[in-house]
Amino acid sequence: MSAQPASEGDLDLALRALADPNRRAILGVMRTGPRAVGQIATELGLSQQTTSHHLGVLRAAGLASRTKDGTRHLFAVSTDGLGAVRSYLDDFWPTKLVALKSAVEGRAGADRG
Amino acid sequence: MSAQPASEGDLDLALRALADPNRRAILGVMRTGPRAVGQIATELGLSQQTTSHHLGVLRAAGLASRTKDGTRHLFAVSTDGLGAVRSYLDDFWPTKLVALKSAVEGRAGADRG
DNA sequence: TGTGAGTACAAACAGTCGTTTGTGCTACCC
DNA sequence: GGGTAGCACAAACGACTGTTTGTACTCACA
Repeated sequence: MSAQPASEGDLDLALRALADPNRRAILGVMRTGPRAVGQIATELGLSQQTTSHHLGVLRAAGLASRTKDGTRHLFAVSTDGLGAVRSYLDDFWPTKLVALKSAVEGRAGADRG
Repeated sequence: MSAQPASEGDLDLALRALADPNRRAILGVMRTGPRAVGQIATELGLSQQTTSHHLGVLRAAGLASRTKDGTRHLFAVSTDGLGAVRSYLDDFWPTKLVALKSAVEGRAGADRG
């Protein structure tokens, strides 16, 4: 088992991590497969330190996972953090909102549209 | 047909808007129905100006819509901006990633979904 | 064991963002 | 029409954060 990702802290970490364009670009690079830090840095034109920092943020947010391969650290996309965001968004979707509305009104909600 | 919400600008606005806890709290309040600015401010313990500012950010990001009712401005959740985020996340979700993950681990993962 | 590649850690700087304070504007009420 | 409630706009302040620069650490290799 894994989940219970809907905690406020995890959601906050994931959303703040996704708010940065460079971090999204890094996720885009890792999307096609695991990449080393230097590889990502070169591909995006970022410095090694900046890339490492962003990868640390992504990892802390559960959006990336690290795998050491010799001296290279391979990073890949992790859906752990994405799950928190996704379930959060789902709660705002119209279908859910209709059900929620009914629940809030508490009644059989036939009186109002 | 309306969409094409996946533009980088829209996605960036939506994610940066969602990155703030107070703005998410505002969305949480509006989730049960449209609310006035003062109502939201009182309910969350924020100042009127701060609340108005955050609502402006949410509106610019397509996450909230405004409806004037007399002197009161009613804000409600809008799924326009949420769609951009959702479709962005979906690109990381598909079974591709699961297969990719298996590839990363180096073995043919036979786990289920 | 010595060398080099690859990466993380730490401090300083600069830009951005959220909050506060002050004010002007619009719509309702008497 | 005068008074008031409700909200947005604008500037200043403080805090957070992304980037840079410098450095220490680990692992592969000869």
